[in-house]
Amino acid sequence: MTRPAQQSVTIVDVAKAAGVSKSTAGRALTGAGEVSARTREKVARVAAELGYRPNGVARSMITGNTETVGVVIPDMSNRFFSAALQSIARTIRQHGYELLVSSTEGEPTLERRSVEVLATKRVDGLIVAPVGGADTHHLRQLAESGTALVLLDRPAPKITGASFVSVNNIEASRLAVNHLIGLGHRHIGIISEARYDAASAGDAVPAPTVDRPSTLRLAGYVRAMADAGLTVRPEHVAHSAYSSTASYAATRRLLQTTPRVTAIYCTDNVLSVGAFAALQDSGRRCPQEVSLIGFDDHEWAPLVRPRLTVVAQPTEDIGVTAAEDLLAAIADPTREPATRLLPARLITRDSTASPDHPG
Amino acid sequence: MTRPAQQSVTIVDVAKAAGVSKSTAGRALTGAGEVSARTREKVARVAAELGYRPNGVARSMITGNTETVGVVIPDMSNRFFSAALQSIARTIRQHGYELLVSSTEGEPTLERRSVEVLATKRVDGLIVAPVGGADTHHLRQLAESGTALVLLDRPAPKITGASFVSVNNIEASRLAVNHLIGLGHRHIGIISEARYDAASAGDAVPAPTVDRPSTLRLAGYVRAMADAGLTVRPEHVAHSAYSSTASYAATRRLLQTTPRVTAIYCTDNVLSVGAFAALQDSGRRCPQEVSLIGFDDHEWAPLVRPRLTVVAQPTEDIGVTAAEDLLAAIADPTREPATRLLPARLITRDSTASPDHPG
DNA sequence: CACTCTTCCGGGAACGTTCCCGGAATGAAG
DNA sequence: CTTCATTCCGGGAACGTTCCCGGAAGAGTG
Repeated sequence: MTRPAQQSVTIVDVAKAAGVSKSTAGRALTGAGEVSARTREKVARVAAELGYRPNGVARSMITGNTETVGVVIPDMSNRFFSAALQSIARTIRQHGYELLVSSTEGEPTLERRSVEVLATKRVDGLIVAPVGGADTHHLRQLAESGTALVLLDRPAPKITGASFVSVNNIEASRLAVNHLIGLGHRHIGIISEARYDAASAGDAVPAPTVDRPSTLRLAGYVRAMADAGLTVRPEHVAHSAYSSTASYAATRRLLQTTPRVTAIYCTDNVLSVGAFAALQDSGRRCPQEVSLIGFDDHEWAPLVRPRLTVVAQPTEDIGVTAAEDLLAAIADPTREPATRLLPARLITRDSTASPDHPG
Repeated sequence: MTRPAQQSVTIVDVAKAAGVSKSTAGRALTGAGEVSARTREKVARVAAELGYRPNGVARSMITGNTETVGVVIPDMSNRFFSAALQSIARTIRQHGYELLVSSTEGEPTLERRSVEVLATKRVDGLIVAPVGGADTHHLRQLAESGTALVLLDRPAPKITGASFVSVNNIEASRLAVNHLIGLGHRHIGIISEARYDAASAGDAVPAPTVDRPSTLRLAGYVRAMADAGLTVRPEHVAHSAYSSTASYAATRRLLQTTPRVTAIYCTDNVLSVGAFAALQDSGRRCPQEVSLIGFDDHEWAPLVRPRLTVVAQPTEDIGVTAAEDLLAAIADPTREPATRLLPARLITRDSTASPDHPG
């Protein structure tokens, strides 16, 4: 069974069948312009009979916009990004836009390609969560070409024309660390994707708009510790690659090599999985011996024992804010780009307690 | 600071600057056709200098295809769909396609709108996970219009021109139930989004291509019970709306009203969250008193205690298969639509055990 | 009846690209 | 020197829609 010839019916077919010109048919169908009620409904009827569907490509050709927004993210199976994507989709749909999404799997090469391709597809605006690469030429070029651009989660250096939406990572870390300090912890470990450079860590904390989330979260930890008069020991920051298995190994290592650590702050949602499992397997009781605080709220956080305390990003808000900012930039190209740092919130459960807690 | 005039540079600008005709410039840039090496590189250099970016809309206008596939799903923050989406994206990207995705939030109205909009945007093919609505007119019309169409996860009745990719839900349930029966369970409850119609449940199991996953999973449960000579009691099937809180309530109710149930089969990933929490809060020990088997593997399944036994869909495979089938249908419109039912697999952990298990 | 104003409609350009086709220039072969 | 094939290039149509503009028909006013 073969499909019928897909000779699609155009507006001139409709016009011909309705006995009018294509201009009149166009006016009748779009609703704009002056058409008599009679011909309008006649054209509408004929169009329905023929199964006419307007060609959006041709429309975009002449109107100059595609009613489409591009989104470029590293991984859409990641909980944070998929949730953000969902709220972006909902927001822009309410304004009549569609979503062209591209996943870069963390590859700078793929990111360049994606941005390039979406730009040639003439999206009206672009939301990008750039992978931490030094080369941001493609983004700068895009912004300069006049395409509306919003950076999500991760800033990119030297991009002037773009807004930036993210959680306030410094404050998020402060929230987590102060919570632990308030419980009486002094030796607080951290699982981080960023590397700790002891030399430059003291006061030379990088400006918050040019660094990756992991770096900022580590910096926030360092600051909060310093503000409380606690010294940050290099052996307390455990570096981990971006996977739960790497995080598992890093956490096990931290627990073994630095047994005086009574609390661990895990700075990412995928790392939290490995960290929790590692603490479970270590034989150290949580929270009596070691407290754990994770990053981002998970559906499983209240399911595990002990229930996991976390510092959570306002994921929905981040998506909505990014989408709204982009829509505003599309509507008004002269609009000044904005930087929106949204507050994190602490969700206290059972995995954090005082270090001398009896049980 | 206002953006520069976004007068984008076209191919005639490039041609003019290079001193050639737009035809020659076009040949030089696309690589097709005969151009001397000299002019080819001259055009390329001028294009790079001017920052020329081809207009994909205009290209689609004349080539007739957009190198874009649409995906319509109920919810992209749902783990199953986001994982499928990720593998779809990867597969089609390797063939030079982009992804236009639309989330319907389970609303039939939004689904109609999405399919309609993506069709006017002239996607080359469409992957749809239809919400269980009786009205599939928009899909049938699409398939008849010649657009390549693949149905994902949920079939739609009377759609002839579309392939269908899904897990084999009947077999998945059989896997789960047989596992429990093999452990010695006789009174097995089920948490299902589908309603149990005792009258028609006996042998009149609906054909596997016209029903929703929840219905099929319930049917598989019924069959497996019958095959083992066990009677299915209406009070053993607990209906739940599609949310973890509803599932929590349904599970609590099931445990209270039907205490002789020694095992529970939960037929969906979001329902599994509520079911696990409910069993935890019920005071009944798992697996000693009550076994639980969930649907789909979660990152938290090995994290909770007891570790959750599940029957898992091959989510990646489902996405890849759907994408590959769609690409094949795009490449060859005369291709026969196929039905691919992929096998589920059982992942045995600690939440299932013999009912008389000592502990 | 002449004139103006309103309402409605058709013709044609335009968007930026690809594709077809004919022609000019160049080289080789007679 | 002529002929022919080959290589390269330019002109123009086409895709399907929207938009601008001018004209025809009808209604109202003097």
